[in-house]
Amino acid sequence: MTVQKQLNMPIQKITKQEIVRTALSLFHQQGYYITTMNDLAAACGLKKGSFYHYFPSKEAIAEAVVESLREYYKRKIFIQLQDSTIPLRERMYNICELQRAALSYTRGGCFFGNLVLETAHSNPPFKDNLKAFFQDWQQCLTVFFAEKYPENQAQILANRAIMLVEGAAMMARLYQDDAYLDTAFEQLQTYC
Amino acid sequence: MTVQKQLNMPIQKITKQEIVRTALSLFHQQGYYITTMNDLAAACGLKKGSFYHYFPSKEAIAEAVVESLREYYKRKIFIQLQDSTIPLRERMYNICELQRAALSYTRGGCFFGNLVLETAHSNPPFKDNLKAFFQDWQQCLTVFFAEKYPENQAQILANRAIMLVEGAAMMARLYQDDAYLDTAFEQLQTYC
Amino acid sequence: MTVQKQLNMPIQKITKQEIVRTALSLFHQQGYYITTMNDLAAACGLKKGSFYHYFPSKEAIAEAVVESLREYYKRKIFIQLQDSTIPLRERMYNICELQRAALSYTRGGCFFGNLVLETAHSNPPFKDNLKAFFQDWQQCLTVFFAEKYPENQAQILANRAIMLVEGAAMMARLYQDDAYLDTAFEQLQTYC
Amino acid sequence: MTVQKQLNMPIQKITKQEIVRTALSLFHQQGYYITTMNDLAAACGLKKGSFYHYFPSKEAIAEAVVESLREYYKRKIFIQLQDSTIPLRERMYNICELQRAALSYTRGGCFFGNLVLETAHSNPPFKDNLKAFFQDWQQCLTVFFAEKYPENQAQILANRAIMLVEGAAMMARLYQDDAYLDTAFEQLQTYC
DNA sequence: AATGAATGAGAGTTCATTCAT
DNA sequence: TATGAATGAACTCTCATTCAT
Repeated sequence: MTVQKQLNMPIQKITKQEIVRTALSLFHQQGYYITTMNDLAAACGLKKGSFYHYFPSKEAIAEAVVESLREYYKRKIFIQLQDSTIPLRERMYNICELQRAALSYTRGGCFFGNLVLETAHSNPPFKDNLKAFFQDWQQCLTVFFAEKYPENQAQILANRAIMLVEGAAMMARLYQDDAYLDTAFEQLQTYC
Repeated sequence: MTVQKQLNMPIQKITKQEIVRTALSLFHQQGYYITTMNDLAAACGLKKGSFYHYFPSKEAIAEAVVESLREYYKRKIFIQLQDSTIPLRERMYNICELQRAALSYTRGGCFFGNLVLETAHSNPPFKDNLKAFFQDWQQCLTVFFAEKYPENQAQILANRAIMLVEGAAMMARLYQDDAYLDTAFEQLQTYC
Repeated sequence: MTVQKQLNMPIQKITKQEIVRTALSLFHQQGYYITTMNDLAAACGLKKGSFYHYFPSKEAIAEAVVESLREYYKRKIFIQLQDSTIPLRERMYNICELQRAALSYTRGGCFFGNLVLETAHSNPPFKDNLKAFFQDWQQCLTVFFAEKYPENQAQILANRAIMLVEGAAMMARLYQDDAYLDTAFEQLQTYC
Repeated sequence: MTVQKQLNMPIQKITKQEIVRTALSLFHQQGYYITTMNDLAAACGLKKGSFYHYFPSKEAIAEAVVESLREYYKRKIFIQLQDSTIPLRERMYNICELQRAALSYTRGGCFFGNLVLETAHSNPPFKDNLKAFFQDWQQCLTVFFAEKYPENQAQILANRAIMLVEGAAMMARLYQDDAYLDTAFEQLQTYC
């Protein structure tokens, strides 16, 4: 302990990264509005007042969460759609597996879709990133389908896939039954 | 004196029906949580306190709204799917037209879908009616598709159609662009 | 019906007397503040608005109730204490029996005592009648005890009796156990 | 700097203890229902919203008040009844003096008795503590009287004493006259 | 006489946010 | 950095009362 103090180790209890992860989990499961700053702080082992040292507002933390998850999808998931070393069908299968897990009703369905419908009435600063997420998704799918279909057809399929999955996540959440997701992803795989 | 009465009449009491209609409009456009009892009352030309003369709680008015709209869809829209005097494709076309108007982003997308995602974390008294709406929809579509496809295939198509439309309504709302709905409904018509 | 109309029969659904009786029952069991005008009206088979045709305010109905019950006690109960055709002990016994029934915790304890403590902070129009009730009681008991004790002693005993009974009604209500009343009334009977 | 600190100190945070004391005073004088959260907050120099920083609900603050006062009576007042180094009569006299001051109508009579009658219709979380207070009182008095009387007689006297005092506090409050308390406590002292 | 409609004032409670320490 | 304290605005809901019909 003396040593620690001498080295002036910040004893950083928690990082922004960790907060973002925790907040994502809460927003995902409970929803954005229902989750209070107190909930967020407590889940991070902080008091409400301390939380504002990391993020200046609820919107700001949501912004960070959205951006972080968007980046994650872009770099870790959607990118796999373009890995041409893997056969089309297999790529699609992998993606579907990953998304099925992420969209399960136990997790809270689709974080982005939920947020879209929760905040559609307003114009939060994270709205652009929300849109961008779906664009990322759409573009990656389009490129993917373009390997097999003509461009305009690929685009249509991409959009259709997204709508189907979002609708499925909604139904899964309503009925607390992931079978809707299964159906949707099965259908997706017939596209390639 | 008859004239006088006519002139004095404008005491124009508001009816529960009218309140339900007004509340539907507000909930649809703004969302359930964001809409306050004050908003509802004001939109009905009432003061907050007066509103409780008609409905004992926010949940109660939402319940009435959900039930009312569900009944409307059941009796006026979904039922058309079973009118065998009209050709399949035409029936589907009519339904799509009706729903396209109802789900337009300017109206607020899909009232039921929005409510599903807004209240998924809780267990409001109208949840059963929410589920029931989607079951109505699914059943009517299944019966409809069963005219052309085997039963199990009809069911799959019905589910797929619902997910597609819900996803489309979400995208339309996010991008404020009803083209997503168009795409979805076009696709639907290829099913028959 | 035509005849009725001709005779202009008021078809008096309910009388002030009956309302007072009903209100007494509600105030007694639930308390004054907790009982709403709506409760009172409903218990009388009226709507809130109609209730104001009989009594202009909550305080007014409470006033009528207090006055009515005070009169009742004075004329029907306390007066018996002075009926010199009956032996002292027997008179006291009779009174105790009557009061025991009236103060039972199932009825709500002592209506007057409850109201005293509920409204002590304010100065409702029925306060004088509240005081007067206890004075009635005290005076009748004094006269009664004066048959056996000197005047000053009789007064002390009267006061003591009242306090004892009021304390007993309170305890009976708290513990939902009328044994406290039994003890008090037993003690009272040793006074004569 | 020490001085500076002293000078800067007057941010004088209020403590839960102080709030409990303030709330006791308000509840005692005005009654539980009539006292609003706003009243309580203002009396503590706080805004309504700030009050919830200390206590999560009105019932919770009442609970704390009841518990605190119960403890006070138990440890500081009733316990004196068992101090056998002091003669019986003197002990009783001391207690009576203490209670007389606490139950004065200017203070609001008996806090516990008032609360009993105000909340008899409901089942607040502090009800058990309310009962417990009277049990404490009854037990201490029983042990006290048992020094002079047989057990069963001691118990009867204890109960009688409590009822008498509660009734006296009620009368004192109604008539705004502490003479009722005097009479009651005088009588108590004849018991030993 | 009866009522449905309306209201204003205010209750308890929640919560994002600010800030001195 | 961490926090407890404080706040203001808003929320849902209650209720005694008024009044036109």
